Amino acid sequence: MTLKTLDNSLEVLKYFNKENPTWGVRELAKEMNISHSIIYRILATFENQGFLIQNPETKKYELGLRFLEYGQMVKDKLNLSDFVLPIMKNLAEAIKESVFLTWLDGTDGVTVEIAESSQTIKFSVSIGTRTPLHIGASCKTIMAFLPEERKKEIVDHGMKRLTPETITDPDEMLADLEKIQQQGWCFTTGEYSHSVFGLGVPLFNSKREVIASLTIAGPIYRKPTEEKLPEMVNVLQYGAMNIQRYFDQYSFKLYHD
Amino acid sequence: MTLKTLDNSLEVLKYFNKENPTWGVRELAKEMNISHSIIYRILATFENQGFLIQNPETKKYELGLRFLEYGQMVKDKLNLSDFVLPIMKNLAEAIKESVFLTWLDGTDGVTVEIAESSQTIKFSVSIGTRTPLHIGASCKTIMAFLPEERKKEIVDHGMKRLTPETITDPDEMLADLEKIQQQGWCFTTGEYSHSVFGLGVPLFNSKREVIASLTIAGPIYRKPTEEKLPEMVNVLQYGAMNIQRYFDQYSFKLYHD
DNA sequence: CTCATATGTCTCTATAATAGAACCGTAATT
DNA sequence: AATTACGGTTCTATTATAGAGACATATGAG
Repeated sequence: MTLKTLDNSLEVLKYFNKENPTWGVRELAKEMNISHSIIYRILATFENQGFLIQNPETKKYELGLRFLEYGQMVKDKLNLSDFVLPIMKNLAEAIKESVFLTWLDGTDGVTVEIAESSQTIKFSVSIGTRTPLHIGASCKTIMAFLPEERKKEIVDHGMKRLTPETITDPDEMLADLEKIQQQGWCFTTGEYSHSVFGLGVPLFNSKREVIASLTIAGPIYRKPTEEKLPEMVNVLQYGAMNIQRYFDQYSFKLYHD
Repeated sequence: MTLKTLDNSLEVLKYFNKENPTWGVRELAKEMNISHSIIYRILATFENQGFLIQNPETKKYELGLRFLEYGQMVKDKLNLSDFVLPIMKNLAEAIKESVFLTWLDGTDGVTVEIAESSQTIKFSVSIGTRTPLHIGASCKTIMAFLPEERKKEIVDHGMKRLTPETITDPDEMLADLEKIQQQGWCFTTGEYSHSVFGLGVPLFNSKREVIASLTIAGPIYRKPTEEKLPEMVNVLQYGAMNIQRYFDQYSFKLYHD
Protein backbone atom coordinates (compact mmCIF):
# COMPACT_ATOMS: atom_id res chain seq x y z
CA MET A 1 0.00 0.00 0.00
CA THR A 2 2.73 2.43 0.93
CA LEU A 3 6.25 2.70 -0.44
CA LYS A 4 8.57 0.82 1.84
CA THR A 5 11.72 2.62 0.77
CA LEU A 6 10.18 6.06 1.26
CA ASP A 7 8.55 5.02 4.50
CA ASN A 8 11.85 3.77 5.90
CA SER A 9 13.63 6.90 4.74
CA LEU A 10 11.15 9.18 6.48
CA GLU A 11 11.53 7.07 9.59
CA VAL A 12 15.25 7.73 9.39
CA LEU A 13 14.58 11.46 9.14
CA LYS A 14 12.68 11.35 12.39
CA TYR A 15 15.84 10.48 14.25
CA PHE A 16 17.03 14.03 13.59
CA ASN A 17 15.49 15.86 16.52
CA LYS A 18 16.45 18.50 19.04
CA GLU A 19 18.17 15.98 21.29
CA ASN A 20 20.10 14.34 18.44
CA PRO A 21 20.52 16.92 15.66
CA THR A 22 23.51 15.24 14.02
CA TRP A 23 24.15 11.61 13.11
CA GLY A 24 27.01 9.65 11.62
CA VAL A 25 26.15 6.82 9.22
CA ARG A 26 27.18 3.90 11.41
CA GLU A 27 26.01 5.64 14.56
CA LEU A 28 22.47 5.96 13.23
CA ALA A 29 22.56 2.48 11.71
CA LYS A 30 23.39 1.05 15.12
CA GLU A 31 20.63 3.08 16.79
CA MET A 32 18.07 1.81 14.27
CA ASN A 33 19.44 -1.74 14.02
CA ILE A 34 19.79 -1.45 10.26
CA SER A 35 22.71 -2.12 7.95
CA HIS A 36 24.90 0.97 7.58
CA SER A 37 24.82 0.60 3.79
CA ILE A 38 21.13 1.29 3.80
CA ILE A 39 21.42 4.26 6.11
CA TYR A 40 24.25 5.60 4.01
CA ARG A 41 22.20 5.49 0.82
CA ILE A 42 19.23 7.15 2.51
CA LEU A 43 21.30 9.94 4.04
CA ALA A 44 23.20 10.47 0.79
CA THR A 45 19.95 10.76 -1.18
CA PHE A 46 18.51 13.26 1.28
CA GLU A 47 21.74 15.21 1.04
CA ASN A 48 21.64 15.25 -2.75
CA GLN A 49 18.28 16.92 -2.50
CA GLY A 50 19.29 19.43 0.16
CA PHE A 51 17.16 17.92 2.93
CA LEU A 52 20.28 16.98 4.86
CA ILE A 53 23.80 18.38 4.79
CA GLN A 54 27.00 16.68 5.73
CA ASN A 55 29.61 18.41 7.83
CA PRO A 56 32.70 18.03 5.62
CA GLU A 57 34.95 17.71 8.65
CA THR A 58 33.06 15.39 10.96
CA LYS A 59 31.24 13.66 8.06
CA LYS A 60 28.12 13.69 10.19
CA TYR A 61 24.74 14.61 8.75
CA GLU A 62 22.23 17.24 9.93
CA LEU A 63 19.04 18.90 8.70
CA GLY A 64 19.45 21.08 5.60
CA LEU A 65 18.08 24.44 4.57
CA ARG A 66 15.38 22.86 2.45
CA PHE A 67 13.29 22.53 5.60
CA LEU A 68 13.36 26.28 6.11
CA GLU A 69 11.46 26.59 2.86
CA TYR A 70 8.83 24.00 3.68
CA GLY A 71 8.44 25.13 7.26
CA GLN A 72 7.81 28.69 6.14
CA MET A 73 5.24 27.52 3.59
CA VAL A 74 3.28 25.68 6.27
CA LYS A 75 3.49 28.73 8.50
CA ASP A 76 2.25 30.99 5.73
CA LYS A 77 -0.59 28.62 5.05
CA LEU A 78 -1.73 28.68 8.67
CA ASN A 79 -1.49 32.49 8.52
CA LEU A 80 -1.86 32.98 12.26
CA SER A 81 0.50 35.90 12.80
CA ASP A 82 -1.76 38.65 11.48
CA PHE A 83 -4.88 38.07 13.50
CA VAL A 84 -4.49 35.21 15.94
CA LEU A 85 -1.06 36.07 17.35
CA PRO A 86 -2.12 39.57 18.49
CA ILE A 87 -5.05 38.03 20.36
CA MET A 88 -2.67 35.56 21.98
CA LYS A 89 -0.25 38.34 22.90
CA ASN A 90 -3.02 40.31 24.56
CA LEU A 91 -3.98 37.24 26.52
CA ALA A 92 -0.38 36.59 27.54
CA GLU A 93 -0.07 40.16 28.73
CA ALA A 94 -3.35 40.07 30.64
CA ILE A 95 -2.62 36.78 32.39
CA LYS A 96 1.16 37.23 32.55
CA GLU A 97 1.75 33.67 31.39
CA SER A 98 2.69 32.10 28.06
CA VAL A 99 -0.15 31.34 25.68
CA PHE A 100 0.03 28.87 22.84
CA LEU A 101 -2.00 27.39 20.07
CA THR A 102 -1.88 23.63 19.56
CA TRP A 103 -3.05 21.98 16.36
CA LEU A 104 -4.43 18.47 15.99
CA ASP A 105 -2.26 16.33 13.70
CA GLY A 106 -3.07 12.64 13.66
CA THR A 107 -2.58 11.40 17.23
CA ASP A 108 -0.39 14.33 18.26
CA GLY A 109 -0.85 17.96 19.15
CA VAL A 110 1.56 20.32 17.42
CA THR A 111 2.42 23.76 18.79
CA VAL A 112 1.86 26.15 15.90
CA GLU A 113 1.95 29.57 17.54
CA ILE A 114 3.29 31.01 20.78
CA ALA A 115 2.91 34.23 22.74
CA GLU A 116 5.45 34.20 25.53
CA SER A 117 4.92 35.63 28.97
CA SER A 118 6.95 38.73 29.77
CA GLN A 119 7.93 37.27 33.12
CA THR A 120 11.46 35.98 33.51
CA ILE A 121 10.24 32.58 34.69
CA LYS A 122 7.86 31.29 32.05
CA PHE A 123 6.79 28.20 30.22
CA SER A 124 8.67 28.08 26.93
CA VAL A 125 8.37 25.64 24.02
CA SER A 126 9.36 25.62 20.34
CA ILE A 127 7.03 25.97 17.40
CA GLY A 128 6.51 22.57 15.82
CA THR A 129 6.74 20.66 19.10
CA ARG A 130 4.78 17.45 18.92
CA THR A 131 3.09 15.85 21.95
CA PRO A 132 0.85 12.76 22.19
CA LEU A 133 -2.79 13.73 22.67
CA HIS A 134 -3.08 12.17 26.13
CA ILE A 135 -0.50 14.44 27.76
CA GLY A 136 -1.08 17.94 29.13
CA ALA A 137 -3.88 20.47 29.06
CA SER A 138 -3.38 21.58 25.46
CA CYS A 139 -3.63 18.06 24.09
CA LYS A 140 -6.24 16.60 26.41
CA THR A 141 -8.49 19.55 25.62
CA ILE A 142 -8.39 18.48 21.98
CA MET A 143 -8.75 14.79 22.72
CA ALA A 144 -11.80 15.41 24.91
CA PHE A 145 -13.76 16.72 21.93
CA LEU A 146 -12.78 14.01 19.46
CA PRO A 147 -15.35 11.38 18.43
CA GLU A 148 -15.57 8.53 20.95
CA GLU A 149 -14.03 5.98 18.57
CA ARG A 150 -10.89 8.06 18.17
CA LYS A 151 -10.56 8.48 21.93
CA LYS A 152 -10.85 4.71 22.21
CA GLU A 153 -8.13 4.21 19.59
CA ILE A 154 -5.75 6.44 21.50
CA VAL A 155 -6.31 4.94 24.95
CA ASP A 156 -6.15 1.41 23.52
CA HIS A 157 -2.95 2.18 21.69
CA GLY A 158 -1.22 2.59 25.05
CA MET A 159 -0.44 5.90 26.70
CA LYS A 160 3.20 6.64 27.40
CA ARG A 161 4.07 8.20 30.75
CA LEU A 162 6.00 11.50 30.80
CA THR A 163 5.74 12.36 34.49
CA PRO A 164 4.19 10.69 37.56
CA GLU A 165 1.06 12.80 36.94
CA THR A 166 0.51 11.49 33.41
CA ILE A 167 -2.73 9.51 33.23
CA THR A 168 -2.09 6.11 31.67
CA ASP A 169 -5.12 4.13 32.76
CA PRO A 170 -7.73 3.95 29.92
CA ASP A 171 -10.82 4.23 32.14
CA GLU A 172 -9.36 7.03 34.20
CA MET A 173 -8.49 8.89 31.00
CA LEU A 174 -11.94 8.47 29.45
CA ALA A 175 -13.57 9.71 32.67
CA ASP A 176 -11.21 12.68 32.72
CA LEU A 177 -12.01 13.51 29.10
CA GLU A 178 -15.72 13.25 29.80
CA LYS A 179 -15.35 15.86 32.54
CA ILE A 180 -13.27 18.14 30.30
CA GLN A 181 -15.82 17.93 27.52
CA GLN A 182 -18.66 18.85 29.88
CA GLN A 183 -16.98 21.80 31.55
CA GLY A 184 -15.43 23.01 28.28
CA TRP A 185 -11.89 23.45 29.58
CA CYS A 186 -9.00 21.41 30.96
CA PHE A 187 -6.72 22.26 33.88
CA THR A 188 -3.65 20.15 34.56
CA THR A 189 -0.60 20.29 36.79
CA GLY A 190 2.63 18.45 36.19
CA GLU A 191 1.45 16.21 33.35
CA TYR A 192 3.70 17.40 30.60
CA SER A 193 6.52 18.52 32.84
CA HIS A 194 6.51 18.17 36.62
CA SER A 195 6.85 21.90 37.24
CA VAL A 196 4.22 23.19 34.82
CA PHE A 197 0.50 23.94 35.01
CA GLY A 198 -1.74 24.31 31.96
CA LEU A 199 -5.23 25.50 31.18
CA GLY A 200 -6.74 24.78 27.76
CA VAL A 201 -9.92 25.40 25.78
CA PRO A 202 -10.88 23.88 22.41
CA LEU A 203 -11.24 25.44 18.96
CA PHE A 204 -13.37 24.02 16.14
CA ASN A 205 -13.71 24.06 12.38
CA SER A 206 -16.87 24.95 10.50
CA LYS A 207 -18.19 21.41 10.93
CA ARG A 208 -17.82 21.75 14.72
CA GLU A 209 -15.02 19.23 14.75
CA VAL A 210 -12.21 20.06 17.17
CA ILE A 211 -9.05 21.14 15.32
CA ALA A 212 -6.97 22.97 17.92
CA SER A 213 -6.71 24.30 21.45
CA LEU A 214 -5.73 27.56 23.08
CA THR A 215 -3.69 27.10 26.24
CA ILE A 216 -2.16 29.06 29.08
CA ALA A 217 0.88 27.55 30.78
CA GLY A 218 3.28 28.63 33.47
CA PRO A 219 5.41 27.46 36.37
CA ILE A 220 3.46 25.44 38.87
CA TYR A 221 4.17 27.78 41.79
CA ARG A 222 2.15 30.47 40.01
CA LYS A 223 -0.81 28.18 39.31
CA PRO A 224 -4.20 29.80 39.98
CA THR A 225 -5.92 29.07 43.27
CA GLU A 226 -9.29 27.37 43.15
CA GLU A 227 -11.03 30.73 43.60
CA LYS A 228 -8.94 32.39 40.87
CA LEU A 229 -9.34 29.57 38.32
CA PRO A 230 -12.84 30.53 37.06
CA GLU A 231 -11.60 34.02 36.26
CA MET A 232 -8.66 32.65 34.28
CA VAL A 233 -11.01 30.31 32.43
CA ASN A 234 -13.18 33.29 31.57
CA VAL A 235 -10.33 35.37 30.18
CA LEU A 236 -9.05 32.40 28.17
CA GLN A 237 -12.49 31.60 26.78
CA TYR A 238 -12.92 35.21 25.72
CA GLY A 239 -9.66 35.04 23.76
CA ALA A 240 -10.67 31.69 22.28
CA MET A 241 -14.00 33.17 21.21
CA ASN A 242 -12.20 35.83 19.19
CA ILE A 243 -9.98 33.28 17.52
CA GLN A 244 -12.96 31.02 16.88
CA ARG A 245 -14.73 33.90 15.15
CA TYR A 246 -11.70 34.31 12.89
CA PHE A 247 -11.64 30.57 12.14
CA ASP A 248 -15.34 30.61 11.27
CA GLN A 249 -14.86 33.57 8.99
CA TYR A 250 -11.96 32.14 7.02
CA SER A 251 -13.02 28.49 7.32
CA PHE A 252 -9.71 26.87 8.04
CA LYS A 253 -7.80 24.68 5.71
CA LEU A 254 -6.13 22.12 7.95
CA TYR A 255 -7.51 18.68 8.40
CA HIS A 256 -7.07 15.47 10.26
CA ASP A 257 -7.54 11.85 9.23
CA MET B 1 24.46 5.32 -5.73
CA THR B 2 21.33 7.07 -4.53
CA LEU B 3 17.91 5.58 -3.84
CA LYS B 4 15.72 6.10 -6.86
CA THR B 5 12.43 5.74 -5.01
CA LEU B 6 13.39 8.28 -2.36
CA ASP B 7 14.92 10.59 -4.94
CA ASN B 8 11.75 10.55 -7.02
CA SER B 9 9.61 11.06 -3.95
CA LEU B 10 11.58 14.13 -2.88
CA GLU B 11 11.27 15.43 -6.42
CA VAL B 12 7.51 15.07 -6.06
CA LEU B 13 7.64 17.02 -2.81
CA LYS B 14 9.30 19.92 -4.60
CA TYR B 15 6.16 20.50 -6.63
CA PHE B 16 4.52 21.76 -3.46
CA ASN B 17 5.55 25.41 -3.53
CA LYS B 18 4.01 28.79 -2.90
CA GLU B 19 2.51 28.95 -6.36
CA ASN B 20 1.07 25.44 -6.22
CA PRO B 21 0.49 24.57 -2.57
CA THR B 22 -2.08 21.83 -3.24
CA TRP B 23 -2.10 18.98 -5.73
CA GLY B 24 -4.48 16.24 -6.70
CA VAL B 25 -3.02 12.83 -7.58
CA ARG B 26 -3.76 12.85 -11.30
CA GLU B 27 -3.13 16.55 -11.60
CA LEU B 28 0.42 16.19 -10.27
CA ALA B 29 0.98 12.99 -12.26
CA LYS B 30 0.10 14.85 -15.44
CA GLU B 31 2.39 17.74 -14.52
CA MET B 32 5.31 15.39 -13.91
CA ASN B 33 4.52 12.99 -16.76
CA ILE B 34 4.44 10.04 -14.39
CA SER B 35 1.85 7.35 -13.87
CA HIS B 36 -0.79 8.42 -11.39
CA SER B 37 -0.38 5.14 -9.51
CA ILE B 38 3.16 6.08 -8.61
CA ILE B 39 2.24 9.57 -7.51
CA TYR B 40 -0.61 8.16 -5.46
CA ARG B 41 1.69 5.82 -3.57
CA ILE B 42 4.22 8.56 -2.92
CA LEU B 43 1.64 11.04 -1.67
CA ALA B 44 -0.07 8.40 0.46
CA THR B 45 3.25 7.46 2.07
CA PHE B 46 4.11 11.06 2.84
CA GLU B 47 0.67 11.47 4.32
CA ASN B 48 1.07 8.42 6.52
CA GLN B 49 4.12 10.05 8.01
CA GLY B 50 2.55 13.49 8.47
CA PHE B 51 4.63 15.22 5.81
CA LEU B 52 1.56 15.80 3.68
CA ILE B 53 -2.11 16.02 4.58
CA GLN B 54 -5.07 15.34 2.41
CA ASN B 55 -8.09 17.61 2.41
CA PRO B 56 -10.90 15.14 3.10
CA GLU B 57 -13.33 17.11 0.94
CA THR B 58 -11.28 17.97 -2.14
CA LYS B 59 -9.00 14.91 -1.75
CA LYS B 60 -6.10 17.14 -2.68
CA TYR B 61 -2.79 17.01 -0.82
CA GLU B 62 -0.81 19.80 0.84
CA LEU B 63 2.19 20.20 3.14
CA GLY B 64 1.71 18.84 6.67
CA LEU B 65 2.64 20.12 10.10
CA ARG B 66 5.71 17.89 10.25
CA PHE B 67 7.55 20.57 8.33
CA LEU B 68 6.93 23.11 11.09
CA GLU B 69 9.00 20.91 13.36
CA TYR B 70 11.90 20.49 10.97
CA GLY B 71 11.84 24.11 9.85
CA GLN B 72 12.04 25.29 13.43
CA MET B 73 14.92 22.95 14.16
CA VAL B 74 16.91 24.37 11.26
CA LYS B 75 16.10 27.88 12.42
CA ASP B 76 17.19 27.09 15.97
CA LYS B 77 20.40 25.63 14.65
CA LEU B 78 21.23 28.77 12.68
CA ASN B 79 20.44 30.77 15.83
CA LEU B 80 20.45 34.12 14.09
CA SER B 81 17.66 35.89 15.93
CA ASP B 82 19.60 36.72 19.10
CA PHE B 83 22.60 38.50 17.70
CA VAL B 84 22.46 38.78 13.93
CA LEU B 85 18.85 39.90 13.56
CA PRO B 86 19.29 42.97 15.79
CA ILE B 87 22.25 44.05 13.67
CA MET B 88 20.15 43.60 10.56
CA LYS B 89 17.29 45.56 12.09
CA ASN B 90 19.61 48.44 12.93
CA LEU B 91 20.86 48.42 9.37
CA ALA B 92 17.34 48.34 7.97
CA GLU B 93 16.41 51.29 10.15
CA ALA B 94 19.51 53.28 9.21
CA ILE B 95 19.15 52.72 5.47
CA LYS B 96 15.36 52.54 5.45
CA GLU B 97 15.35 49.49 3.19
CA SER B 98 14.91 45.76 3.78
CA VAL B 99 18.01 43.82 4.78
CA PHE B 100 18.40 40.10 4.42
CA LEU B 101 20.82 37.31 5.00
CA THR B 102 21.31 34.74 2.24
CA TRP B 103 22.94 31.38 2.85
CA LEU B 104 24.86 29.30 0.33
CA ASP B 105 23.20 25.91 -0.23
CA GLY B 106 24.55 23.90 -3.15
CA THR B 107 23.97 26.01 -6.25
CA ASP B 108 21.30 28.20 -4.65
CA GLY B 109 21.15 31.04 -2.21
CA VAL B 110 18.56 30.63 0.56
CA THR B 111 17.10 33.57 2.48
CA VAL B 112 17.55 32.66 6.14
CA GLU B 113 16.80 35.92 7.93
CA ILE B 114 15.03 39.17 7.12
CA ALA B 115 14.79 42.65 8.62
CA GLU B 116 12.09 44.50 6.76
CA SER B 117 12.12 48.19 5.95
CA SER B 118 9.60 50.29 7.84
CA GLN B 119 8.62 52.05 4.62
CA THR B 120 5.29 51.11 3.09
CA ILE B 121 6.89 50.29 -0.25
CA LYS B 122 9.62 47.78 0.44
CA PHE B 123 11.28 44.69 -0.91
CA SER B 124 9.69 41.69 0.75
CA VAL B 125 10.55 38.00 0.50
CA SER B 126 9.87 34.87 2.57
CA ILE B 127 12.33 33.03 4.75
CA GLY B 128 13.48 29.89 2.93
CA THR B 129 13.28 31.43 -0.54
CA ARG B 130 15.69 29.75 -2.90
CA THR B 131 17.36 31.53 -5.82
CA PRO B 132 20.00 30.30 -8.30
CA LEU B 133 23.41 31.78 -7.53
CA HIS B 134 23.66 33.73 -10.79
CA ILE B 135 20.68 35.96 -10.08
CA GLY B 136 20.63 39.13 -8.01
CA ALA B 137 23.03 40.93 -5.71
CA SER B 138 22.64 38.57 -2.74
CA CYS B 139 23.50 35.50 -4.78
CA LYS B 140 26.12 36.94 -7.12
CA THR B 141 27.96 38.30 -4.09
CA ILE B 142 28.30 34.73 -2.85
CA MET B 143 29.14 33.29 -6.25
CA ALA B 144 31.89 35.85 -6.80
CA PHE B 145 33.85 34.49 -3.84
CA LEU B 146 33.48 30.80 -4.69
CA PRO B 147 36.48 28.86 -6.03
CA GLU B 148 36.93 29.32 -9.79
CA GLU B 149 35.96 25.72 -10.59
CA ARG B 150 32.59 26.11 -8.90
CA LYS B 151 31.91 29.35 -10.77
CA LYS B 152 32.73 27.47 -13.96
CA GLU B 153 30.33 24.66 -13.06
CA ILE B 154 27.50 27.12 -12.52
CA VAL B 155 28.00 29.15 -15.70
CA ASP B 156 28.47 25.98 -17.77
CA HIS B 157 25.33 24.45 -16.29
CA GLY B 158 23.32 27.16 -18.06
CA MET B 159 21.93 30.25 -16.40
CA LYS B 160 18.20 30.70 -16.48
CA ARG B 161 16.86 34.16 -17.22
CA LEU B 162 14.46 35.78 -14.74
CA THR B 163 14.33 39.32 -16.17
CA PRO B 164 15.86 41.06 -19.20
CA GLU B 165 18.69 42.24 -16.90
CA THR B 166 19.69 38.70 -15.85
CA ILE B 167 23.16 37.91 -17.11
CA THR B 168 23.15 34.62 -19.00
CA ASP B 169 26.37 34.84 -21.02
CA PRO B 170 29.17 32.83 -19.30
CA ASP B 171 32.00 35.23 -20.13
CA GLU B 172 29.98 38.27 -19.17
CA MET B 173 29.09 36.60 -15.86
CA LEU B 174 32.69 35.63 -15.05
CA ALA B 175 33.88 39.16 -15.79
CA ASP B 176 31.10 40.55 -13.61
CA LEU B 177 32.04 38.20 -10.74
CA GLU B 178 35.69 39.18 -11.09
CA LYS B 179 34.73 42.80 -10.59
CA ILE B 180 32.52 41.98 -7.60
CA GLN B 181 35.29 40.01 -5.96
CA GLN B 182 37.77 42.85 -6.38
CA GLN B 183 35.54 45.62 -5.08
CA GLY B 184 34.08 43.44 -2.32
CA TRP B 185 30.44 44.22 -2.99
CA CYS B 186 27.79 43.75 -5.66
CA PHE B 187 25.20 46.26 -6.84
CA THR B 188 22.43 45.16 -9.18
CA THR B 189 19.23 46.60 -10.59
CA GLY B 190 16.36 44.59 -12.01
CA GLU B 191 18.08 41.21 -12.07
CA TYR B 192 15.89 39.32 -9.66
CA SER B 193 12.78 41.36 -10.28
CA HIS B 194 12.53 44.20 -12.77
CA SER B 195 11.60 46.78 -10.12
CA VAL B 196 14.20 45.95 -7.47
CA PHE B 197 17.75 47.06 -6.70
CA GLY B 198 20.12 45.13 -4.46
CA LEU B 199 23.47 45.69 -2.77
CA GLY B 200 25.30 42.74 -1.24
CA VAL B 201 28.51 41.97 0.64
CA PRO B 202 29.93 38.51 1.45
CA LEU B 203 30.32 36.66 4.75
CA PHE B 204 32.84 33.90 5.40
CA ASN B 205 33.46 30.90 7.65
CA SER B 206 36.59 30.38 9.69
CA LYS B 207 38.39 28.91 6.68
CA ARG B 208 37.68 32.12 4.73
CA GLU B 209 35.28 30.31 2.44
CA VAL B 210 32.19 32.31 1.51
CA ILE B 211 29.07 30.94 3.20
CA ALA B 212 26.55 33.78 3.04
CA SER B 213 25.84 37.36 2.05
CA LEU B 214 24.26 40.38 3.66
CA THR B 215 22.09 42.38 1.30
CA ILE B 216 20.06 45.56 1.11
CA ALA B 217 17.17 45.64 -1.34
CA GLY B 218 14.45 48.09 -2.22
CA PRO B 219 12.27 49.43 -5.00
CA ILE B 220 14.32 50.59 -7.95
CA TYR B 221 13.03 54.17 -7.81
CA ARG B 222 14.78 54.56 -4.45
CA LYS B 223 18.09 53.14 -5.68
CA PRO B 224 21.13 55.11 -4.49
CA THR B 225 22.69 57.60 -6.88
CA GLU B 226 26.29 57.05 -7.93
CA GLU B 227 27.46 59.56 -5.33
CA LYS B 228 25.37 57.99 -2.56
CA LEU B 229 26.36 54.40 -3.34
CA PRO B 230 29.78 54.42 -1.57
CA GLU B 231 28.12 55.59 1.63
CA MET B 232 25.56 52.78 1.47
CA VAL B 233 28.35 50.28 0.83
CA ASN B 234 30.13 51.59 3.91
CA VAL B 235 27.13 51.23 6.18
CA LEU B 236 26.44 47.74 4.85
CA GLN B 237 30.06 46.66 5.27
CA TYR B 238 30.04 47.93 8.83
CA GLY B 239 27.00 45.76 9.60
CA ALA B 240 28.59 42.80 7.83
CA MET B 241 31.74 43.27 9.90
CA ASN B 242 29.75 42.88 13.11
CA ILE B 243 28.03 39.76 11.84
CA GLN B 244 31.35 38.40 10.62
CA ARG B 245 32.82 38.90 14.08
CA TYR B 246 29.96 36.85 15.52
CA PHE B 247 30.49 34.12 12.92
CA ASP B 248 34.19 33.98 13.72
CA GLN B 249 33.45 33.72 17.41
CA TYR B 250 30.94 30.90 17.17
CA SER B 251 32.48 29.22 14.13
CA PHE B 252 29.41 28.40 12.16
CA LYS B 253 27.98 25.00 11.58
CA LEU B 254 26.54 25.10 8.08
CA TYR B 255 28.39 23.74 5.13
CA HIS B 256 28.30 23.36 1.41
CA ASP B 257 29.40 20.53 -0.88
C1' DC C 1 -31.80 10.05 -17.76
C1' DT C 2 -27.60 8.64 -20.25
C1' DC C 3 -23.14 9.20 -21.73
C1' DA C 4 -18.63 10.88 -21.25
C1' DT C 5 -15.02 12.17 -18.55
C1' DA C 6 -13.11 13.25 -14.59
C1' DT C 7 -11.33 11.78 -9.89
C1' DG C 8 -8.77 8.80 -5.96
C1' DT C 9 -7.82 4.11 -4.92
C1' DC C 10 -6.53 -0.72 -5.65
C1' DT C 11 -4.72 -5.01 -8.03
C1' DC C 12 -1.58 -7.43 -10.71
C1' DT C 13 3.12 -9.05 -12.49
C1' DA C 14 7.37 -8.29 -15.26
C1' DT C 15 11.04 -5.85 -14.19
C1' DA C 16 14.14 -3.01 -12.07
C1' DA C 17 15.64 -1.29 -7.67
C1' DT C 18 16.94 -2.43 -3.11
C1' DA C 19 18.93 -5.01 1.00
C1' DG C 20 22.64 -6.53 3.25
C1' DA C 21 26.96 -8.83 3.55
C1' DA C 22 31.53 -8.13 2.45
C1' DC C 23 35.09 -5.14 1.16
C1' DC C 24 38.09 -0.84 0.54
C1' DG C 25 40.80 3.10 1.87
C1' DT C 26 41.57 6.18 5.44
C1' DA C 27 42.11 8.04 10.01
C1' DA C 28 42.46 7.74 14.63
C1' DT C 29 43.84 5.01 18.72
C1' DT C 30 46.42 1.64 21.12
C1' DA D 1 52.57 -1.89 13.81
C1' DA D 2 48.13 -3.53 14.91
C1' DT D 3 43.51 -2.60 15.88
C1' DT D 4 39.33 -0.49 15.42
C1' DA D 5 36.56 2.66 13.93
C1' DC D 6 34.70 5.40 10.15
C1' DG D 7 32.30 6.73 5.38
C1' DG D 8 31.82 4.95 1.08
C1' DT D 9 31.47 1.14 -2.63
C1' DT D 10 30.53 -3.24 -4.92
C1' DC D 11 28.01 -7.25 -5.71
C1' DT D 12 23.75 -10.29 -6.48
C1' DA D 13 19.69 -12.73 -4.52
C1' DT D 14 15.63 -11.02 -3.20
C1' DT D 15 11.99 -8.00 -3.01
C1' DA D 16 9.70 -3.89 -3.71
C1' DT D 17 8.32 -0.99 -7.38
C1' DA D 18 6.55 0.65 -11.97
C1' DG D 19 2.98 1.09 -14.79
C1' DA D 20 -1.00 -0.52 -17.10
C1' DG D 21 -5.46 -1.33 -16.16
C1' DA D 22 -9.76 -1.75 -13.56
C1' DC D 23 -13.09 0.03 -10.17
C1' DA D 24 -16.26 2.95 -7.71
C1' DT D 25 -17.66 7.38 -7.48
C1' DA D 26 -18.57 12.15 -8.75
C1' DT D 27 -19.50 15.73 -12.05
C1' DG D 28 -21.28 17.86 -16.01
C1' DA D 29 -23.38 17.86 -20.61
C1' DG D 30 -26.80 16.84 -23.81
